[in-house]
Amino acid sequence: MGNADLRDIAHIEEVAFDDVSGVVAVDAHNWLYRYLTTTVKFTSDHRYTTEAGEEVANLIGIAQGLPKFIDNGLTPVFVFDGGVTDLKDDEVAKRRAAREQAEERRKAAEERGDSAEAARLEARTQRLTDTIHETSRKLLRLLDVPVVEAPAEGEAQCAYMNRVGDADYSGSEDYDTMLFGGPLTLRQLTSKGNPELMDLEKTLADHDITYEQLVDVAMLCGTDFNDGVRGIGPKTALNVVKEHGDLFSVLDDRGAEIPNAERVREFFHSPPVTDDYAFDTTITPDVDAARAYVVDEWEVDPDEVERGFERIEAALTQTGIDDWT
DNA sequence: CAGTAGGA
DNA sequence: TCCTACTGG
Repeated sequence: MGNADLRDIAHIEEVAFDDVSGVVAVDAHNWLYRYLTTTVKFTSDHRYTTEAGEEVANLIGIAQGLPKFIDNGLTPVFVFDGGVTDLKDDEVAKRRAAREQAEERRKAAEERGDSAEAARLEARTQRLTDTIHETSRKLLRLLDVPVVEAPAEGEAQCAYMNRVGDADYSGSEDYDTMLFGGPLTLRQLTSKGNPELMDLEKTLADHDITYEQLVDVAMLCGTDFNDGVRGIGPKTALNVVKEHGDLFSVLDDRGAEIPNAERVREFFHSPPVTDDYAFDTTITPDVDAARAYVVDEWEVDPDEVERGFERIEAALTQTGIDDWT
């Protein structure tokens, strides 16, 4: 499950914020999920939910996370997922099962009075509800941050926008943007410290393989859309793909099989994406309206978001964030 | 997802 | 080198 194996293969280097600028097509799901699972953390109090139990950690995440982009001269464009692919059914089922198991353990911990353990497991039960998506879009709109709706996978759309030059980078912690052909991916945009830059061309050059071969290597290790071949990790996958040329020759050679291999491969090569988007990179946020929305309408503790709003206001309202495109 | 520990 | 399992974020 997952394709963390790619870290061993990907060309990733730490960069300074000074070295990057321009438009980042942010995988909204990935970005929000990170705030949902880390912001909630070890707190068991009600800071991140309303009286009615509605999740608002996403609003806090946006208020706290946006300054990281704009303070560093990056214009975020949030790309939301469209429908899920049926190729991903297995993965979705696995995640649901994991979530349900975590929820059961959480309940058990709560019943035995272990609130620390219960709070810790809470993060694993998080998922992005419709409300979270709606309120995130609304807040982003008030802050004049561009939003793009992907027809399918958000990461595929990010990669596409990066490829055609409408974005200078994809922004995601996952490796899928590179498998979808995204040239440059910025990582660690949510956490402290320097971001990481993942470079498709350099990755290919490092191993002397083609983009198509990279996808084949990933598929042998396992991706979100297919289980890998047992006994094959990143090293072996790289070796055998180079030896045999491509995925199907490797599978033939080993008498192995990957269900839907053609479809999965084709999905990476040319996923559903859209040209139907337009955005202005000059951001002029209505911070007062955003503040009212978050604090008044959603009863978020002002202390959680005020600093973020102030930073956004300071950075943008006088001049706007003019990038030089 | 990242890191790691233990086993094949 | 891989796999599984688990923790921490």
